[in-house]
Amino acid sequence: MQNERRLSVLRAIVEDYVKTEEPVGSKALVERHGLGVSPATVRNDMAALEEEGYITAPHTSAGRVPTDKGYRLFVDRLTTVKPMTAAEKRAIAGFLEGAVDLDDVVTRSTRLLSQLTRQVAVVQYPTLSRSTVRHVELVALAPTRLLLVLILSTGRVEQRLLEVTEEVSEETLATLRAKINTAVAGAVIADAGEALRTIAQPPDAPADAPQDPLAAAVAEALIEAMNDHRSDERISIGGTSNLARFGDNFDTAVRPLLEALEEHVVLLKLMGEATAGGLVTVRIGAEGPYQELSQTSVVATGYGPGDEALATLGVVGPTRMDYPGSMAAVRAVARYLSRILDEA
Amino acid sequence: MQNERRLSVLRAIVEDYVKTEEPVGSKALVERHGLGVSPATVRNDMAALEEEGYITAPHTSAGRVPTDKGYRLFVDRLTTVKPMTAAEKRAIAGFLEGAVDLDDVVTRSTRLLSQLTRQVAVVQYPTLSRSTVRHVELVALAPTRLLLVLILSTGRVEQRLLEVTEEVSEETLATLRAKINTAVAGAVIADAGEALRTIAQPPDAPADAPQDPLAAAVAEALIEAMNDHRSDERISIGGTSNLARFGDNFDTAVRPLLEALEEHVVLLKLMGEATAGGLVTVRIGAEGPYQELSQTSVVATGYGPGDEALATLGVVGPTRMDYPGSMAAVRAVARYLSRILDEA
DNA sequence: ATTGGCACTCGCACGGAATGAGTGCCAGGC
DNA sequence: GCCTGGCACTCATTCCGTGCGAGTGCCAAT
Repeated sequence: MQNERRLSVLRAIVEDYVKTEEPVGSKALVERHGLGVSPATVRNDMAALEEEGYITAPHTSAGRVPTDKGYRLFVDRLTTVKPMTAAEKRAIAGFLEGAVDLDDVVTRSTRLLSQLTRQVAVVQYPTLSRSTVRHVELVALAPTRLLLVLILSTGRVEQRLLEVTEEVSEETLATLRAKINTAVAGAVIADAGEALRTIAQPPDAPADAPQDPLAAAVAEALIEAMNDHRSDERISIGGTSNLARFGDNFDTAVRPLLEALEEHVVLLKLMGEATAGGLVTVRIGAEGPYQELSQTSVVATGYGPGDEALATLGVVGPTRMDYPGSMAAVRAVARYLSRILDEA
Repeated sequence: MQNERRLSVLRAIVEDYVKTEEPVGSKALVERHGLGVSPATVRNDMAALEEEGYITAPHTSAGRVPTDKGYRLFVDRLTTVKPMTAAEKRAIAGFLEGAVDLDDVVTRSTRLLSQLTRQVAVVQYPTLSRSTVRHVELVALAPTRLLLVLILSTGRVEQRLLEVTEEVSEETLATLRAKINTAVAGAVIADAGEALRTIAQPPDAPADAPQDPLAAAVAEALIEAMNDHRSDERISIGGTSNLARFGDNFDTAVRPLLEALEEHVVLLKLMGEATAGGLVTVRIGAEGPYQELSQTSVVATGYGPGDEALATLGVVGPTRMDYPGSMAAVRAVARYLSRILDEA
């Protein structure tokens, strides 16, 4: 790929095809885009592009259509990510402003993203693995029945009921509560587990010292709550009606996608690792591990408070999609979402 | 509608059409079903059925297709709800058995229902309006920061953070906690609000007595939590890939449905009032309030512990669907789900 | 390297004919 | 009175065959 103009031709093809959904021919190209050359010249370039595998012709006498490889080159080198307009920015901010809690924020983001891109939007709830413990509360609901409340930095609250064998006095509970909070408050939940075990059996005590059964049970329950929730990666999906934009091929394209959307595990894998720092990743067609999704692309990025990528968010759509627009929207929503999490 | 055989003909038409998805003619009818008459006779019956509006012919020389009215008659008078087989019952029980918490139960039910019926399944989370308060907990996270925890009979736990203006001592809190629990424990949440307000300003006190600001604030927050959640009717949706069974008409049938599925409010309205006591309601095509959903039917019922209809659950699919099968599956899942809620 | 010209290819839309499933009706039989 | 076989008729669907035109590839000229 040496020639400069050829790249312009490829870009023009992609843009036209995305807009019209129809194979684009040499003549239409020079008309619609202002490349100052004749159709014949463009034809030569197109032949070369086809040779190199960036575009393909569905049949002999039809226009050209970008291949996955063509889209790839397009997003890698040919897009100038257009920033959102001021109006759009205001709309985004306003839309997210009214949210009352974390769930609401995520729901609103999903809806927003699907409306901006007119694609299927997927937003993962902030994972807890990176979040920190804000507070742990122990409450005796009954003499042998404890309620554990775990409050995390993301604003999420987890609770567990714990039955214990022996009655627990209010003082014991208060002491334990204080100990636990001293140990884990502010800790990343991955580390909190270790700290909790230490409480049940302090390292400075002799190794054969009897461990405190209450503390051990509470620690176990808390650790379990943290782990459980770490793997419980909830996601929010919206805009499925935009699947109509896939065109006709329901069985080959839409149905596998609908199935993937229900398999949240698959979906998360598809969205990939959360990438921080405003980097938007794009997976085009068969680049992913799923054969059936060879006609779908994913545009995703990470988000989270303080530029830490706690979770991912993105859109899923046909390979023939508006990549620059989707990337811009995904990036913008991730940014605003991160900002909101910052404040909270 | 006098003739007995005509009804058999209608039933046969519905069954055949549901199976083949194609207009069914007189000849095919007598072959596939054992009605011991000639095609000509059937034709006469069909003419009569068409006259009365139970079936219709898409065009002159094609077979007949049931109308909404035909389906209605079919479900009202012609179906014998076939009970689930023992194997199916075991599968259902096994599938739901493994659930760990309420969310999991609902999720599993959704998946189960969509697999049983091969339709889109919708399960509403148990509404709280009928549920009772099991326990209220007040925790001082900081001197002026309270955590309210509301535990309901459904096993759902709601929490609210409350900032107060004045520092609260542990004793004050304990007293208030005791008072609140005495007042509301076991109460239906609809009544709990009244009881809470009474605490803030006892009726036996002079009307102009200063009310307790702390109690008032807590009461307000709790009431808000209850109300909030009463209207926050979460639902779980599964099996959207079964929408493929709608056939080709994506834009006229599938898309409106996808949109409805995202509008949870619409969806809940569609499912209708929770009907208790094992009654399954069926809404066929345009019988509902939504023009766009004239090609979809809803089979739903209520469920909840102790035969109280706390929430609804059902399937949504094309008017041409297997009503007896769907009704049986919906009823069975609702029954098992209720039983599980009973135990909890 | 670019361009105009030109022959060529094929998918697709259009039109007419053949096909056949299915109907409506009638006259005769149980 | 109801059922049945027969028969003419209808009309959506399928299948060709044709013409059209968008679009290509190549070549010779600039």
